[in-house]
Amino acid sequence: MASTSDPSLPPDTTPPRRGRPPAGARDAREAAILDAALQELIEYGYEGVTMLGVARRASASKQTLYAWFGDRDGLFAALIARNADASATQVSSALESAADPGEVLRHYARGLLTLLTGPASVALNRAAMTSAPLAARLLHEGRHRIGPLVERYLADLADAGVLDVDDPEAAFELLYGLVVQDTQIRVLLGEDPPDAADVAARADRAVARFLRLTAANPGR
Amino acid sequence: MASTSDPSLPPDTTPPRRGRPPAGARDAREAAILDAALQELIEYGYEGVTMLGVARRASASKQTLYAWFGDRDGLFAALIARNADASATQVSSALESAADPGEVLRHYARGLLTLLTGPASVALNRAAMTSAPLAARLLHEGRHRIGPLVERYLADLADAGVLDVDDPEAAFELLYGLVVQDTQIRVLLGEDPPDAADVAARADRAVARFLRLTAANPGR
DNA sequence: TATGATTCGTACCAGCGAGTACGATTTCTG
DNA sequence: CAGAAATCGTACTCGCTGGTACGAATCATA
Repeated sequence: MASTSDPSLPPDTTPPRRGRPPAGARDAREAAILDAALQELIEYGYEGVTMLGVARRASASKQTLYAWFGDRDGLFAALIARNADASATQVSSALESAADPGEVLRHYARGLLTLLTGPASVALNRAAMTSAPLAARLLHEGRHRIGPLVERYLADLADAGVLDVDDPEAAFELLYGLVVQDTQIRVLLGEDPPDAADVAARADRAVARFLRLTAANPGR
Repeated sequence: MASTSDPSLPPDTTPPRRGRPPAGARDAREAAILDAALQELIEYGYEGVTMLGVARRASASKQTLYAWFGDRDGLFAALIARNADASATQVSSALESAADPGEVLRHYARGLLTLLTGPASVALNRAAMTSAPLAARLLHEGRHRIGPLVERYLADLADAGVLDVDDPEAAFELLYGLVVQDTQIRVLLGEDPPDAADVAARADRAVARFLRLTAANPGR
């Protein structure tokens, strides 16, 4: 997540990079710029992010930003796309474990809470709140892509007779509500995010409740 | 909630009000300015609200805005305070009914969902996401003032033996999660708010689940 | 080695909005 | 009725940011 040089290191005396860069460095350079943009976003918020600020933090030039990302919105779009990819792969891997469903769900719930209260997600969601196109992107590449993954998992559990769930989408929303409660909105509004222990406790409690509400228990 | 003149009326030919206003009009005038500010906020978002725009919509002068509210932040602070007051009184009245607890909770839950997905709350929450001082105010005058009201109600139900609740705050958060789920965040990100029937259905289902998880049922 | 491609840094322009100043107008108060 | 008070509308300053232009520097390539 860090993107700038460690301040404890001796001050960077290298003169600014100039001229055509070595071949093959484009991807790393682009990632560095997105890192810089995310960091600026975390520190200053959507409206506080300036193209000049991002360029400076990445030791790039404004013109490169415009050449690569088109304009300011393009930069944020790229940022959202990258983070959505990371989130989706994380959730997928969490759900692909073959462990006991309760364990899988607890793992997923902890990951969800950690993700949603993490600085990147918080900054991006805050930004999206003030920009309709960004919000659409975030919803499209985030929730609307990750939700179905979980819904399919829950539907599979229902097919296997573990859960008594007829509407996977509703079940996903129930699980979400039990896990997240008002934590996300409070963190978005500036409260401190829960620590790891808190996250684990909340997640485990939520999953227990979820199972209590949806478990197929014919023998009771 | 409306604040400007009905566009179906004949065009307003009255010349702009000038000079010292009649005595005692201050309160209504201030409310009109806050209405205008809220409307601008709903239409254009936090960064899109300009002092000139608010002044024009309220047929006031920028200087009056500055004289009464100090600066831009002061205007928003006043807006938050007024809306928080309205919300608090609404919740209080909902909880003070002497009806069956389930009925009271359903009523409260419907009101909560309607409130949180309404244009005023959505606009204010979005604004708060991009301004830490605003967020602190919203949290302080909103959630941190309304939450305890509900918690006390739940604690009373526990004392009366209706609910099996040892931590009223946790119980409030559970109820909140069951009711709101991901509805608020989705509306904040631009999805259409649920209609009245949807709100009622979600609220009722949530309360049923809440009671199932917390009802004191010694005879089962 | 010579030419072209790519990038950095700086300078520049245009637009916008917060906040201020001021004259004109109306109402209040003595 | 006369002066004070409050308000409106307009005009102005000032700083900031998105976006563009251009020379200088460096690397790739033939």
